Amino acid sequence: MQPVLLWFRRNLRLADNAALIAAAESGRPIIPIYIIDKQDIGGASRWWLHHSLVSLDSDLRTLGSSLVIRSGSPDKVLNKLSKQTRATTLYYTRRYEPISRHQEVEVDAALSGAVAVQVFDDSLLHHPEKIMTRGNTPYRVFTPFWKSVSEIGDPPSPQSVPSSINFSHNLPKSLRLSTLDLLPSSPDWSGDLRATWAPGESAGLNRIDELDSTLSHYDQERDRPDIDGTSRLSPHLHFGEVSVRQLWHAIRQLELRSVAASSTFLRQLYWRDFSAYMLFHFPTLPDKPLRIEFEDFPWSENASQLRAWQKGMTGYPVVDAGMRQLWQTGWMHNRVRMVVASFLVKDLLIPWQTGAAWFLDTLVDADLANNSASWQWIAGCGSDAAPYFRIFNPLLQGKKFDPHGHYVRRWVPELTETSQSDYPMPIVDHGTARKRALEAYGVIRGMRTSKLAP
DNA sequence: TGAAATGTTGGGGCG
DNA sequence: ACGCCCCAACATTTC
Repeated sequence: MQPVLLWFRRNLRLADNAALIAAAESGRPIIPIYIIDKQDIGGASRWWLHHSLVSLDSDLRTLGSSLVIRSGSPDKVLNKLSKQTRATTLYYTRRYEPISRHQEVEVDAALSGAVAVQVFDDSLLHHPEKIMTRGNTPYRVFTPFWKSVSEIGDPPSPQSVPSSINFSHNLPKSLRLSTLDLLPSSPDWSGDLRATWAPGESAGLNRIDELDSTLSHYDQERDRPDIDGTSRLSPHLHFGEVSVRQLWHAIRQLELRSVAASSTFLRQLYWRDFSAYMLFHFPTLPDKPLRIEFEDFPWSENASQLRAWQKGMTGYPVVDAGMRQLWQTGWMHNRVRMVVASFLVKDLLIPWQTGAAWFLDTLVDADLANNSASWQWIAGCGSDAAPYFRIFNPLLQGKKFDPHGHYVRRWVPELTETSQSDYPMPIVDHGTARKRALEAYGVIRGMRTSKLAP
């Protein structure tokens, strides 16, 4: 019997996987594939991806199969594989980034005619094209977007791994994972990542199981970087090791048991959908400010200050703690992400795109949509952004959200020493930096002849 | 999901 | 007792 191709993309899981379910229902032998192309993903994400692929491969092996890994552009790879295996059908899950959408057009074109292509929407609560205003334009503001999607009703219940899957026993040869060079070598900087994270589906599902204890204190603790009070699900969600529907329904169960803060947490899931939605409808989101007057913002690039920010040597403890946590563990607490981003964009007047690029390179949960939307939010240039004049005071933020200084001292150990001679003086004075930022904003304020980019 | 600047109020010290 | 000032505490406005 002729096989079918199951192309894993950012849905590196077996449970609640629409493409896998459909392929299994076809009854034909399945060939599971992952394609690595020259996509520009950051170092920390590459580390995670490696281990996520190891995990998926191992889960497939318990079912008597394994992952076929190829490298190259997906249209060429899939075309070749389909001829080689005489596959009848390709199953895959849609992605929503501009480059991915372009790839999908190429894949569909390369295979059309010879192979049936079955595409699934499987990584968001709602497909971006389905949510539009009355005027049939995309929403630009979260709250009306949220209101609109809330009226649609519950997302479908998650499905378990199909009880019977007919995997192909005649798999084409796979590249060895190690040849993809996803892991850092010389030097291997991934020690702290290994100590912090467990990539893969089963570890992600465990985190969902632990949500109960997280959410019962979430309202009080989610803004406290000194407390492990967040779900830490972001990388698992990003790589699709867990599905957003599994998470949504897990939260719903907690809501029914009136676990406090489940609605607060659920709202965050809709922010994720909204970011993907914005990127879908505004593909320039990663590069261009949505408020076009920010094209004329008088940024002040400064290589040595940028380096100080990246390395956690600004002289502001909370900023430096966050940047070092990021560098060492591939993750930063969300409250601190806002503080360090505000510091880069407002205290240093360095363009938000520069900060976004650093985050994409260093975060294990680096996500083009969330990252771009969030940087535009903090920079004040997004369509539903914090006003520019909201400038975080890094000292006050530390006092409020790290009251005992535990977080700061964990990541900036020099501060525990009595002399503190190794710790740098502040590279800018926040008071004067704040005034300078407001003056810079004054240059573009009032330039809004047309408020938003088309 | 900010914080500084400015305004208002009211208690207490003191002549 | 009274008016005046000071200033902390809180509220509002502004960036």
